[in-house]
Amino acid sequence: MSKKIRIKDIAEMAQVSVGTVDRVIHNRGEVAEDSYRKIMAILEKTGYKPNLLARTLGSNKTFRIAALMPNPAQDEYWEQSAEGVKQAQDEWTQYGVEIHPYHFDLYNKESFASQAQTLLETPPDAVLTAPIFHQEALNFFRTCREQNIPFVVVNNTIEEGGSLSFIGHDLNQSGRLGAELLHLSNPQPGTYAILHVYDDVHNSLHLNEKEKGFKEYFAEQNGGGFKVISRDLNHTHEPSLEKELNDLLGDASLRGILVTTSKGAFIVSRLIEKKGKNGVRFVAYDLLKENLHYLENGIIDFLINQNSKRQAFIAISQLANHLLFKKDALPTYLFPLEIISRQNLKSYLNTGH
Amino acid sequence: MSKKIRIKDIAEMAQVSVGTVDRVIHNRGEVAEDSYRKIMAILEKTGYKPNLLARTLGSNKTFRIAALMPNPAQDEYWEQSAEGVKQAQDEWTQYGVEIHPYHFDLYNKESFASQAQTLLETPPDAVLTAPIFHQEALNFFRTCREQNIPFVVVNNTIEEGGSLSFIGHDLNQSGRLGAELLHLSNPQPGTYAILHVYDDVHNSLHLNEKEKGFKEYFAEQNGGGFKVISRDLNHTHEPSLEKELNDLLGDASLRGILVTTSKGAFIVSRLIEKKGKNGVRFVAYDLLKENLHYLENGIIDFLINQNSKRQAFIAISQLANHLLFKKDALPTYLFPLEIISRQNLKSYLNTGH
DNA sequence: CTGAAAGCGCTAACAC
DNA sequence: GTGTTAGCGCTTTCAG
Repeated sequence: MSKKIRIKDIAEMAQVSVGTVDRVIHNRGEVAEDSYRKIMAILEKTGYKPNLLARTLGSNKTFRIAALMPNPAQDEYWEQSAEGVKQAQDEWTQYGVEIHPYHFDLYNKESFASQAQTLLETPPDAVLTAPIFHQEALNFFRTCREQNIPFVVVNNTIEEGGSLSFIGHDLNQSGRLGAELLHLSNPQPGTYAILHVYDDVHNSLHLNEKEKGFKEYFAEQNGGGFKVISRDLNHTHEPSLEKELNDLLGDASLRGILVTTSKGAFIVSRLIEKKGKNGVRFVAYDLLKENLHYLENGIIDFLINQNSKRQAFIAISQLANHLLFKKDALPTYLFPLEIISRQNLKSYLNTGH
Repeated sequence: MSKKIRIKDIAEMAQVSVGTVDRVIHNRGEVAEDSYRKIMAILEKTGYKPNLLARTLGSNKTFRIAALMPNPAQDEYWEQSAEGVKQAQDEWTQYGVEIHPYHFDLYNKESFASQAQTLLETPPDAVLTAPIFHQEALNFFRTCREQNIPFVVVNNTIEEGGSLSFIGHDLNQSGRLGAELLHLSNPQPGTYAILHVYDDVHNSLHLNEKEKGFKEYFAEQNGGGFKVISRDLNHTHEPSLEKELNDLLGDASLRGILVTTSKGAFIVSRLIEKKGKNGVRFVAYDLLKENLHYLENGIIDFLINQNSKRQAFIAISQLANHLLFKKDALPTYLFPLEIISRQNLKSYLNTGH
């Protein structure tokens, strides 16, 4: 195990000065082909690792990261996300990283665009965002690329990349998992439903992936006898929504329901509570207060945790590592699909850590 | 927000030198009552926070952490744990933290004691261990306390503490979770079994907790009709073991089995594979190769992941933070109880992160 | 008791 | 192209 080896050591070995070594380490050019090779070789052989403390202390820089995220006041999911940003802030300020949050209205594309605009006026060194609005995100990313501002995205991908990294879940797999949980806990042939309950504005791409996974799972079960239905519902049309759900829950062949949106989970939970829970299994997403309540009292059987808090935290950390230490982020950072039940719930909560 | 304020600033304000300020910050004494007060006041008022980077860089110390753990070659679980130690090493060597592994024989108390002994000969600055052997661990901890060596434990607690931190799981809850998974996926009244398959040597305390949780869960299910049985089996007595298991699996009222040890999981898996899987549910622990195989082919229904790798990693990190940055560790750091199924397995594997 | 000064490992500006 | 050097903020030694 090579003991702490310093730039100075490398320099001596290569018979050059620390300045030169530093130049090749940072690819700053201005180095003779000859010395370059020599130094590189030694770097390799010795397995040199820079002392990051000294590095950040020495380069007395401070970095700005802008976080363009939905208004946390509008939605608990995004509130948790904001906590992740804050947590990252605590962790990274000591290294000279500033984090500047910009909030947009979750139901208003224009607000995304305008916040993106103002954010760019004092250009940050890097950007984190949740690209909820497709077209607007695309525009934003284009400018970022033009201005050479690295960015990472959380929550959902956008095909046309350019992002340093995507942090989130394999949504297809997520849909499969939902299917499996319903199926394993209620394996008789019958009907399994996947429900998307929207607001007026929504990004369906996100949810389509889950639906595909859900259907694939059942298609793959041999034996068959599984009917899969999917419903897209707009929760602003209260009456028709309620009717549709009542019909669904009334179906005697119904075995399980997966609801992909938090609004939807609340509505379906309340309905089931009113009608009384029968054998139908119910799986939903995320550790939101209302979901926890319905998990605890048995209305919801399992939750799949998407951990928006940690997504945000990791995203910032990737950016910080990129800026400070030139560590490059993984292009896609997929989270484990966490299954939450009544019995392991506590172990996921009260985590000071 | 007070901008970064340095020792030098404090010194100027107090009309003294940085040396004096440093002395009061570290309570090193040798400071006139007068200056002391003055400096303290300024420290308070300005809310001075030291730059930890500079701190650890400046005090050019190097710390030794000893990791007294089971021999990784004996067991895949502990192999993963060792990887966690190695990972922590990569992370912390750059900060001047050395990690020295000491391996003991998983089936031999004396080897624990003797390794503990040799470890103490070059006293480390801190210690990590898995207190598998009760009495021996107690002795070891006593010496650590006497010599003022902070230590953290993973895997299982030992009542009489003194440890900086315990990193692991709530074992009672873990047993409950096992029960729940069996129950939810096979809810008819009937028999549920919890099995401990030991080697000659074992620490039953550890598993007792799980068993208690398992039983409590079913006791709390209203409706009742659940019979819970538990078996302690010694896998060195092959024939009697096989007979006992066959009897168990032959019981038509059997609904589910939870096996608490890895050896046990393998044995039961093979047996079920031979007899053919019927409706009986089977839950085991940890992402070990053989378990993964049986999960994938449907013999095992769920795994509960104890993540020994991460336990070790976190443990070292707590120690390092304690030594380097004087951050104090949480007295108990409980991990989430991760449920692994066929559909979310992949999302827990191939994690470069 | 106190101040001055030499590091810690790395960066970056500036000569040559 | 390359070497030198002055920091970064803090610790620690050593005169006085």
